[in-house]
Amino acid sequence: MSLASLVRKLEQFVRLSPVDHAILNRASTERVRHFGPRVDIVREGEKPKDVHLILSGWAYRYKQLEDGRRQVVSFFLPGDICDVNVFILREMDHSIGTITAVSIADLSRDFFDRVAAEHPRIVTAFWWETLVNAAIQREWTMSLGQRTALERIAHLLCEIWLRLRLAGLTQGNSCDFPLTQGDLADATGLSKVHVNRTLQELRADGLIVLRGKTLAVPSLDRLMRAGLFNPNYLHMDHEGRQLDAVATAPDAAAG
Amino acid sequence: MSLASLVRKLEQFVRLSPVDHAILNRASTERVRHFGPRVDIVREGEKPKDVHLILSGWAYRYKQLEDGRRQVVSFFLPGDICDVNVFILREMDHSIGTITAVSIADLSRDFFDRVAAEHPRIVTAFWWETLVNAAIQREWTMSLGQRTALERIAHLLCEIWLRLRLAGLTQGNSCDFPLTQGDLADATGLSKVHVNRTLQELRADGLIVLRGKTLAVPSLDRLMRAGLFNPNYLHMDHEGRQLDAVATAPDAAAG
DNA sequence: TGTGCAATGTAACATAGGTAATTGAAATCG
DNA sequence: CGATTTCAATTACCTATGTTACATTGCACA
Repeated sequence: MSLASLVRKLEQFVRLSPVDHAILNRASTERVRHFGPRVDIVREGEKPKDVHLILSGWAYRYKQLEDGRRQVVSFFLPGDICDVNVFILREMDHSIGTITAVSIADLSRDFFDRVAAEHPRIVTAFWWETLVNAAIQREWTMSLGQRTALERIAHLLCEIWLRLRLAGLTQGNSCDFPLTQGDLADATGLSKVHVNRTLQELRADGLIVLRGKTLAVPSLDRLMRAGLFNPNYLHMDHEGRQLDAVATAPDAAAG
Repeated sequence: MSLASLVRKLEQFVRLSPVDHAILNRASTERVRHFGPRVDIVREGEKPKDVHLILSGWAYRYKQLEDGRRQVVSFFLPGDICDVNVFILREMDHSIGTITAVSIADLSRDFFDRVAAEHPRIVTAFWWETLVNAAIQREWTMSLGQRTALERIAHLLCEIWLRLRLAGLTQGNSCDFPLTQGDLADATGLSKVHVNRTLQELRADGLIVLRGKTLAVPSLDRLMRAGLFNPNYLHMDHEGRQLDAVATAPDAAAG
C-alpha cells in the first residue's frame, strides 16, 4: 500500500534527492494492481512486460519441474523490486506467486529509460538492489548445498528477519510471518515433515517462537549462530555508513 | 587471451556497432593480468575495485563456512564478466579462484560510467549478462533443492556445455573439461565419493565420455533429458532471433 | 455455530547420499 | 628421475532426511 519500505531500504544505501523521491512516488502510484493470496502474478514462459514493485504483502518466485517438484527460489517482501530490466528478456524462466494479498506497482520500460538518462542516484540504488538480490541467491545456493536442515531454516529466518527490519516491518522482536511449513519446505529443499521436526527443535532450543502467523525471535544473535549466519551478503551498509550494528544488534531494536 | 568469446556471446543478444567493438576491445587490452591455476583472484571481505572479464581459462566463485564447508556458487568461463558494477558494494561477500591458468581484464568504474553515458547497446548487453547470471543462480538453487545427484550433475554438464558452445569453445561433441570430481562435489553439494559413483553411472548409461581433462557428450539431447534440463533460463535467443535450435540441436554442432 | 478444508503434528519405516579408510595411477616438483 | 602430492576409484558402513499414513488443530465461511 505504500512506498515507505522501498524508500527506507534504498536510502539505507544512497541518499535520494527530493526529485528522486518524486520520481519514485509517481512510478509507484500509477498502475497499481491488487492480488489475493495464493495466486500467480507472472507465469514461466510469458513475455515480461513490466518490472514489479511490491508495495505490500509477501510473494515468491518459484520454478517447477515437469513431475511437479517445486522450488521457491526467492521471497519478495514489501519494498522489493522483482527484476530490474527483465523486459529485455524474451520470456520468463520462472513464475511469481503471492503468499498473502499483495499490491504491486508496474514499472514500465519507459520509466527505466528515463531514470537511466536522468537520475543517476536511482540507477545506483537499483544496481545495489540487483547486486544484493544476486548475493541472496548465492547464499541460498550455499544453504542448500552445505547447511543442515536446522541451519538452513535458522538462516532463512535470519535473512527474512533482517530484510523485514530494513523495510521497517518488525515490531520489537516479533513480526508477521505468513509462510506455511509447506512454503518453508519448498524454499529449503526439505520435506514438510522434516521442516516440522526442525521447527520443533528450534522452538525447543528457545530460538524462535512461532505461532499462527507471527514469528518472534528472542535472540537474533543466537538464531544467527544456529544458522551460521553472516549478514555481510545483505550489504546493509555503504561507504562508511554502518547500519546500526546489524551483526551484534541488541535483540530488540526499536521501530 | 582473447575477446572473441565475450563478443560472440554478447552479439548473440544485441548487434554491436563498430564503435562498440572498439570500446570493448580497448577495455579488454588495457590492464590485463595473468594467474596460475588454483589461486585466488579475489577474497571475501576485500573492497571490490574493478569488474573482471575472463579472457581465457576457467574460474569459480565460492563461499566457505567457518568450519570449512565450501560451496562453489558459480563457474566463470571465457567471455564471462564477474559482476557488472560490483564496485558499488563495500566488500565482497565471496571469493573468486582460478581452476586453470586464467587471463583477466580489469574494467574500471570509469569504463562503466562512460559506457552508461554513451553506449546504450553495450549497456543492454551487460544487463542481459547480469540477468542471465541471475537466472543461472536460480537454476542452481533449483538443482540443489530438488534434483537428485544424477540429475544435478547431468544438468550442470549441460549448462557448461551450452555456455562453452555459445562462447565458441566446443569442438564437435567434445570440449576441454578441467573440473576435478572435488570441484563438481563443491558445486553440486554432494560428496566426492558420490560424485564419483554418479559419474560412473552417467558413463555406464553412455551419457558422457569423461577422461582426463576432456568431456564428450555423445547426445546432448539424452543428457538434457537425464538432467531435466530446460535451456530457457540461459536466454540464448532474443527478439525473434532464435539461437540455432539449442533445445533440439543435432548432437554435433560445427564450430 | 457448526462444518470443511488447509495446516500442523506424529509415528514407523525406507533410502539417497555421507563418512572414513585404503589403493593405485598420474601429475607435479625439487 | 625419484619423491610427493593430487586425483580417481572402491569398499563397508552410517545417518540425515524422505515417505506414507494418519490424527489433530484451527480457522474461513455457509
